[in-house]
Amino acid sequence: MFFPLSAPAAAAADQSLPLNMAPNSQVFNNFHGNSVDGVLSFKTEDFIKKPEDKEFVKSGQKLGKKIKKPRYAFQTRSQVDILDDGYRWRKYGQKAIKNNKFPRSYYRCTHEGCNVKKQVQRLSKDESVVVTTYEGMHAHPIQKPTDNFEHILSQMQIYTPF
DNA sequence: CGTCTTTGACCAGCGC
DNA sequence: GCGCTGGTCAAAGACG
Repeated sequence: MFFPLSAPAAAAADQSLPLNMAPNSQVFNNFHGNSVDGVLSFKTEDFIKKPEDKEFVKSGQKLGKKIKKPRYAFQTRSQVDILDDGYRWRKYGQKAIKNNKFPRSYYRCTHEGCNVKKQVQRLSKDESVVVTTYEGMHAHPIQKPTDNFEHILSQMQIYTPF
C-alpha cells in the first residue's frame, strides 16, 4: 500500500467501487480546493539509496549492492503543485533539477517520529503535470481535518494498477 | 509567539 | 581528485 489507509478508507477500497468514474470526476476536481484533472500514471521505483545503508553494505555486502527504500510516485495533472493529502508537511528543501525548468520541492511529514518524505516536481515537458513521490509510509493517523480525504483516497486506488 | 518557508551552504555519490 | 548533481541542514525571516 502506498498510504497508511485508516480503517474506513481501507474498507472502502476493498469494496467494489464503481469503476465507471471518469478521470475528471468531481472528486478530483475538488481535491482540497485544488484543481486536479486526474491521476495520469503511477509507478513504484522499487528502491532508492539511503546513506544509512552504508553500514549494511560494509557489513557483508559487495560494493555496488546497496540497500534501497521503496518509493511511490504519482503523476497528476494539476494547476498547483501542492496536493494536500491531509498530512502536515514541512518543506525542507528545494532544488533546481537539470533538464527541468521547474524546481523540485522536498517535504517531510511533521508528525513526530514519522519519517515519511515526499518530493514534488513539475515536468518542464508538460507544465500541467505534477509528479509527487512518496518515500516511506505513515504509521499514524492524519493530523489535519480534511473534508473527505478518505473518500478521495479510495477513489484514487481505481486509477492505480494495484 | 509558534509554526512553516526560504535559501545558501554543505555533503555524498558518480563519472570523467 | 575534481566538478557536477541531487538531497539535506539550519539560520533567518514570513506569516498567522
